[in-house]
Amino acid sequence: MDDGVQGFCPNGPLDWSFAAQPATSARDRIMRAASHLFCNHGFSATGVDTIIARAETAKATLYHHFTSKEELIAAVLEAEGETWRRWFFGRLARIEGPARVRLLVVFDVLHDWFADPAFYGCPFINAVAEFDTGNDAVRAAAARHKEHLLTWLKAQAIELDAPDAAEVARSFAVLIDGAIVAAQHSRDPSFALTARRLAEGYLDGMPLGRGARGAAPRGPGKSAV
Amino acid sequence: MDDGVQGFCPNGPLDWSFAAQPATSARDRIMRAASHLFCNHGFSATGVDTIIARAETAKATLYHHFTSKEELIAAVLEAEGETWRRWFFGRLARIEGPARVRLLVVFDVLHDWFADPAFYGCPFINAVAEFDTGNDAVRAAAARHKEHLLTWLKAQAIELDAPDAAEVARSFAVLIDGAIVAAQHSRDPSFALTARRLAEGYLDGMPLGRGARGAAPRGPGKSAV
DNA sequence: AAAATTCAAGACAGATCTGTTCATATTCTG
DNA sequence: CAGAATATGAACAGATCTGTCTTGAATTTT
Repeated sequence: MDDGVQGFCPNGPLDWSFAAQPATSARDRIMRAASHLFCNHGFSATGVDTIIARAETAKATLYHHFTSKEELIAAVLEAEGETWRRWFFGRLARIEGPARVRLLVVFDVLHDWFADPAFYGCPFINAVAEFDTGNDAVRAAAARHKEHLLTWLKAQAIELDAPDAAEVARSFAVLIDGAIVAAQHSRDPSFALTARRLAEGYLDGMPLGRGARGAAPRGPGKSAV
Repeated sequence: MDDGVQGFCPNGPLDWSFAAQPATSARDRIMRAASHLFCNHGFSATGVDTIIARAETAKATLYHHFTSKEELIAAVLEAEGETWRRWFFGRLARIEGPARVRLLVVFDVLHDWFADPAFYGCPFINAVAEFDTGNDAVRAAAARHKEHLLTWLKAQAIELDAPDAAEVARSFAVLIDGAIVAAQHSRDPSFALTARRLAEGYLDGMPLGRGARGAAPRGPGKSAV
């Protein structure tokens, strides 16, 4: 039932989880252990005793650093989000092509994420799914994370000269969320490529400001049907 | 903290949850109560005491009908899936247009689902997100549910004369999952329409067997970039 | 009417949960 | 070296968890 530490590669291309960070203080060991257990076995299902056992520390130390399990959950989500975004946007920042290329490479980066054996889905999607009604802190953390994503997507859409950058960002958010969930359920990373093809078709069919791309402009409305 | 019974409309268009079924036996009351609580507050976070309190029954009765909480979870997921599919495919069966229309109406039906104040996301997505690693029964139930969906989508794609019906079904699955998650997080039903526009663009760009639709055929590969 | 099944209410066991306390040990700082 | 902050182990409290059991009442079937 218990599982060892795997997939640890400092500064490597797969460091998308906070749990893979190098250990230093007791606080960090607790954070890494909690991160791993929360993300792999659920938040409610993971007790603090299990966390301190994995972190090889004492309960008093945990409650010295965090006033409650709820606060620990919030800290873990924050750290997971920050680590993931650093990894994700770091990968994308290396792409030098135009905005269209960067927007499509998103799904190649997602593919690498999905292909990691340690992939467990998006911590924020999982947390909102678990707590759902009545945990506004978790919902707010997820909203902040998604806002980061939407801001980046919107910036690319503006660079694309898209007529409605916000709608482009929303569309890509749907594709990203859908790919994450489909890959998580099926353990099949290729859903990232399916989402990429959808994105290509979407961008091809979009009338751009300068009419740069070849496809004939099509209105987004429900024209035919 | 506790919430009453809302959204009950027998045989109405919004009966997508098993929890909205009419009460009869004690077993049904338990199922409805468990359904509501599991879906709104999480599976691990809901104790059997809370369930029997809401069902106005006794613990002995619960354990007379279900050998364990795990079995109750499985039964709830099965019932939720069946009720939802009956509702969903029932709505779609009324559409008499061609397959393209039915495929796009999917997102209008989803919109109605998302717009229900009682909407809590997809129980299977939420369950897999909560248990994630190590609960194969839940994963299998989710896989069966998704298989129903994929089978229907594939049948529509074949009727469309799509070159790769399975890939069309996968694409729509990504769009559906993405819309569900985005709507669940934002509480904004219009993500269904965003997904619908993505689907329209996808279908428009797809080369069909008989070349029925007007758009110039574009290969799905990574042509330009 | 009698018998059998179902149900309600609650006590109970044993485990596990979050969180506290306290004495001690370690480590960092001045 | 002295003092301050931090880490640790272990026991403890109180609540809650799943699951069992008993007793008696209601309901249905024979």
